[in-house]
Order: sequence, then C-alpha cells, then structure tokens
Amino acid sequence: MASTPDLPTRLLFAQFAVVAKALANEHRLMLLQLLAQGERGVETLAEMSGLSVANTSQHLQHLRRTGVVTARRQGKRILYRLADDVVVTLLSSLRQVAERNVAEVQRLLDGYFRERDSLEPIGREELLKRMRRGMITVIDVRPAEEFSAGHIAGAISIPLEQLKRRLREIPPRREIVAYCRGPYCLMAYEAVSELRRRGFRARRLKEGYPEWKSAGLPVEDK
Amino acid sequence: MASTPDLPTRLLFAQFAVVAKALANEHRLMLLQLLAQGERGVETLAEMSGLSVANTSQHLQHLRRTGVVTARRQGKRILYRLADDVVVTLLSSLRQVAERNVAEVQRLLDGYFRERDSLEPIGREELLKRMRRGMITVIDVRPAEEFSAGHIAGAISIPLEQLKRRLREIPPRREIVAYCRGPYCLMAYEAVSELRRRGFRARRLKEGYPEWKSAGLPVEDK
DNA sequence: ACATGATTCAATATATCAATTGAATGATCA
DNA sequence: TGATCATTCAATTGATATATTGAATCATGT
Repeated sequence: MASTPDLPTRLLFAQFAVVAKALANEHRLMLLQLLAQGERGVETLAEMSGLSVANTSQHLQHLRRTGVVTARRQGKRILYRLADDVVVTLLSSLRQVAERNVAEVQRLLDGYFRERDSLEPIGREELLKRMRRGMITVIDVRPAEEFSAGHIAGAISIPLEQLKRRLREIPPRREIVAYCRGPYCLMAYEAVSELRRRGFRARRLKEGYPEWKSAGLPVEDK
Repeated sequence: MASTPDLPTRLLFAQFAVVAKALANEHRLMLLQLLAQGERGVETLAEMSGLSVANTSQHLQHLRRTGVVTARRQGKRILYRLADDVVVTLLSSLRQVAERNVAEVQRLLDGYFRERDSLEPIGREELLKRMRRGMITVIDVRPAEEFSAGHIAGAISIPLEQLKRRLREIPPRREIVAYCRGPYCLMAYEAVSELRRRGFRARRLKEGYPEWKSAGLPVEDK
C-alpha cells in the first residue's frame, strides 16, 4: 500500500551510503583513527598503518572524495586531516554499536582487554574535576610526535616505550591516569599494567585524546 | 619507524568495519530509517522501501548478523527493530557528515529542500517549551500506522495525503508545527508548504520522530 | 632547468557484494 | 493433519571494491 520512496529521498540515501562506504573498510577506519590524532602526511600514515604508500594514498583519496577528510599541501607533502569534528562522533558511535552489539567484539574485549584492567577506567568529567584540584598526574603514552601535535592540557608525555626507564619522573604517591588514542588503543592498557606492577596507583582514561578534544575539554596544541 | 599495528587492534578494526559495511548500502540505510520509526515486519518493510521481499529479507539478515537490528517472532511474522538507541545516533552523525561535507548532498539540499521552506525550522527544545505553554498545535504527517506505532506526546495525526480535506480540524490562529520521519523526510516540508498556502502559520520541526524519541523527550507509543 | 622526493594515477587480477529466481522452512488456522 | 502464509535459503549473474605494480605529476632545492 505504501508507495516506493520518491527520487530526492533515494538520492539522499545514496549519498549517505557513499559516506558509509568510505568507512566500510578496516584500513580506512584505522587511517581515520590515526588522523583523529591530528594532521599527517601520506608516508607517515602508510608507516603507521602498515599499508603500502600507494594503497594508503588511494584510501585517503577515497576518504577525501567523500568529504570525510580534507587535504592541504605543505611544501612537497600533502597533509590530511579529518574534515570535521562530527567525524569523531561518527567513529565513536560506530564503535559503540560494535561494542554493544557484536558478539565477536565482546569476545575480543573480554579476552584481551578486561583481564588487563580490572580497575574501572576514569571518565572525562571526573578526570577534569580531579585535575583542577591538582590531585592527579596525567600521562600521555602516545609517541612523542602525537603528543606534540596536541594533548590534554596539563598532561606530561611519556611514550609507552620509554615508560620503564622514566619511572622516576613520576611522583610516587599521587594517582596516575594514562591515556592514548581512544578506548581501543592498547597503549594506555599496557602502561597502566606496567605502572601497577611497579606499585603505582594507576588508572586508564576511558576515552582517548580525540574524544577529549572533540568534547571541547582543555587541550594544548600547535 | 612506527611499527605496524598489533593483532588485536587489527581484529577490532575489522569488527568495526563489519558494522560500517552493514550501513554501507543505500537500501539498508533506508530500512534502518524505517526501523527507526518502530518495529516492522519484513513484508511491510519491503513495501515501504520498494524492494522485493527476498531482497529485503537478506538485507535485514545482514543487519541482524552485524548486530545493528534484532528480530523477534510474533505469530507467523518476524518483527525487526533497531538493536539499540545508539544506532539512531550513528545514523544521525552519518547524516551530519554527509550534510556538512558532501558537495552533492549540498546541491540536493539546496535544490530540493531549501526552496520549499524559507522559514527556519523549530528545534526540539523550543518546541517542547512551547507545547508546555499550550501555544502550539503539533501535527504528525506520517502515515497513520507509523503514528500509532509511536509519536510525539500531544501530537495529532494528519497523514500528508489527508491534509487537504482535514484542514478544518486544525485550529486556525495557533501556530502549527509539522514533523515526520527525520530531517530529510519530505512529508513535513510538503505539509508546511500546503498549510501556508491556506493561510496557516506553519513551521517544520527540524528533526523527526526518531531523533525526538532518541533524545528521551515525551512520546506516546504502544 | 634538472634531479629529487612525495604523492598520485592507471591497469590488472582477485575477492566480495547485490538482485533475482524458485524452492524450502516453520508457525498458524481450519 | 494439511493448507496457508510469511520468511528464509541456495544458486546464479552481474557489478563493485581491493591490493599490487610500475609509470606519471608536481613542488622544491640545487
């Protein structure tokens, strides 16, 4: 009885599908997560993602054509970035749906993550409140160049791979919060686990830098 | 220099991609938008979307396998629904990205929508405030069965196709707000345009019923 | 102007996805 | 129990997406 949808509605859905298709690939999602940290060149992204340069370039162009990322030229390299903060929201709700609904992800989370972090992670608002009271040491465990591209205001940079030899820089009695790229980035888990082994009181920030920035909370960037 | 991502991270992205792929199809997006109205059977969805029953069934199963929708049996039919309210958020941010970034969508919006509605649409909060003061008549212009599956609390049902012959039911001096399925559903545009031609003071609700419900605002449903 | 280095393009082979058809389930009602 | 109806399955065909390779651009610095 109901009629088939009219033309403009169909065109509109076709356009939404174009954007969804841009996200519908493991490697592009990974590139987007990397871009959520800040602007990056093609070769850097290729290295970080483990893809060939040509392949990375093609994925990035796909993302650009669909308006998910933008690019600008700087000297002889082309820097890509997310087109819009809404993209962070989009990725985040994608994650939530996967997390809440997909049995396979549940299994992965249970097996790989939960056992590493029995303590509850701390939320954004809670962390902000405690930082304002000076009660907490916040550690950014991402690689140094990601830190310098932008980080939570007041955080100190201790990349994961330097953590063991820089433990003495960390005040011993204060509570520590570690964060990295996002809720499924493993670096903060590793850091918390290591710090606890050494007797520190460490927790993980539930979200990562992209979510923090996207929520409008205080950052320091270039 | 940076290493290629470790295995669990890759598996996780692969799982996110599975969810994204479920959305990466024009017809599945349309089915999801229809399901955002409420539970529906396969045949109904096939009719509303203009797809064959078998094709609709396969798309729905795809969506179910990926955890985006769930199904339950009722008598001899199977009713599908969105698995989770987060799915509404996901669809909504997908829309926002498309709207803000894709040139083609801009063109469509400009050509088809803008000219139909020069007055600003009214937002959710604003509408709620005015409804509480009794200042406004809210009309649901979706088909009657969508209205009865769930609607904004206090709205009256006048399906678009009955609007012309039911004008006398509408209080003449009060401001009218019409809504339908969402920001890109055309029915509310048509209704507003028709009402204005007849001398009513009519505006469009910026969002549709799914967004209203998802925001936790008052509804009446079965 | 030319060599360099970063990025993109073009062409190919492989893999995955979508719509259609007709047959097979599985719950209901007579 | 058997007929009926809604839904799903299986197999096919045509279309689309992906990774790889090697060549082509295009701004820069000499």
